[in-house]
Amino acid sequence: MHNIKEIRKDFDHFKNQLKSRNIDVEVDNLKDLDKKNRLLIQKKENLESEKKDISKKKDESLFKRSKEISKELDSVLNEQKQIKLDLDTILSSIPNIPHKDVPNGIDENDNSEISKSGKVPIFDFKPKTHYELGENLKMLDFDLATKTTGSRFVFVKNKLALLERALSNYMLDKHIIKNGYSEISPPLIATENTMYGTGQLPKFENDQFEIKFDDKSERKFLIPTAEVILTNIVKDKIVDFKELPMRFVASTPCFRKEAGSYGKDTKGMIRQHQFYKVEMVSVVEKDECLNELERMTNCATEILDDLGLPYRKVILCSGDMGFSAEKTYDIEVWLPSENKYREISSCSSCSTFQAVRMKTRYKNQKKEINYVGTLNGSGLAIGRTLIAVMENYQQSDGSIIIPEILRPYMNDLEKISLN
RNA sequence: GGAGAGAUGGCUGAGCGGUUGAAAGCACCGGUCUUGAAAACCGGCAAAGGGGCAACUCUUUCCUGGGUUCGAAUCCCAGUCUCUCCGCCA
Repeated sequence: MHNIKEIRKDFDHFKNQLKSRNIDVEVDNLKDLDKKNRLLIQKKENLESEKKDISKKKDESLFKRSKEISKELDSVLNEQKQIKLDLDTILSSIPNIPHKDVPNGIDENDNSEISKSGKVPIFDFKPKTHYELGENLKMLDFDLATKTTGSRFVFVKNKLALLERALSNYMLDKHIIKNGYSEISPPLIATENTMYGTGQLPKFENDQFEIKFDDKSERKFLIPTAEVILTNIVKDKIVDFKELPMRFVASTPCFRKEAGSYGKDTKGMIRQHQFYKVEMVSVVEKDECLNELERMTNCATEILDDLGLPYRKVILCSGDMGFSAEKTYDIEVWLPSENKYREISSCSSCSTFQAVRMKTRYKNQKKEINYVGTLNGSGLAIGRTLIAVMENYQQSDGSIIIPEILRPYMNDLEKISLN
């Protein structure tokens, strides 16, 4: 969310900054609401002040006036609340402003490649898709998932399940031991307010799985990414600068409705309603955001280096970035069956955008209070890493070589094959 | 699920109708002392929002939302959460 105090300084500038997002903000409306809001606040405060005076004086002859004020106050307050609500409704649906490093563009076609790494494997046979490999090995079962649960779910079995678990453990170890993240095993359910904090709500409700508790309690949702729950660790807090940076990592299932992607990636486990992901979150002083973004992105790419998977790093254009992001790098891994790179990680700096929503601030050395910066990145998406390992390490007989770095996590298994 | 207790500032914790934004302690910051540190002593220390170029000033906030009252942290109602005991249970 944007800080109205900042916007107030120059409404037109604010409007212009959002143009690259292909968003046209009705600035006049904002301006108007903001003005009305402040006028009503003044009116309210004057009344309150008068009332306070009377109660201090304890003069019975004034008590009648005090009652009148109460009534007046009631209506002013209601009006002000409504205006503030309208203002917040508009503000909470405006995405973050792209950082000036971010290339202008409409969609993914305008993203630009920054670097390429690793060797694309050359096969002397036609490489199979991960789902062909998995089904032949009898270790991926989509039909079974359809039977028990529905479309876009999968059963991962036997050695592939072990591989999945190994990937998760190896990535966690790397981030915890080498990269300085604290390990968290969080709840997978978040309240409405928590979802609001990171920007999933109110705008993207269609993508979330809501779960029914008892009718009275606050609405609850399955997390679409651990970013939600990890970032909200600092919700409603003022932390000391000495506590920063804070870095958290978790490996969790993620749940997404994938509304609006009907017919897209319907085969295989590229796009599922449920998948594992190792997620990194950083909370930093706001000027450190971009440095932290580079650091975090490196933490993600190191995993791919370790696994020997070819990838490229892409910077997202203004039109393709997520709602809360000011700058995003996508890491895309090579998938032989598709003969192209596919997203396996996305690392974003959200500047103070989420912090304003969460009310997370920090005290700097001069005791000034400012909003923190937050970042999140996948390190990495487990399901897609599994796919990438299967496809890139496949052999002509349909077996899969295990990357060496994973073998300690798999009882030194070297190869997955049928039997 | 049954029976109780509670929710106050960064933390601990007093207050239980009228200058209480809130005692005290801890933590933190500044100073004196010390070669330095510790201790001791002195002083400072909430946030949000509004107005003002500024000094400054006003309003709100003692879990949340209602209510009673001229006046509520304090009384009443509803809700949320936490703790203890019993039951059930991975």
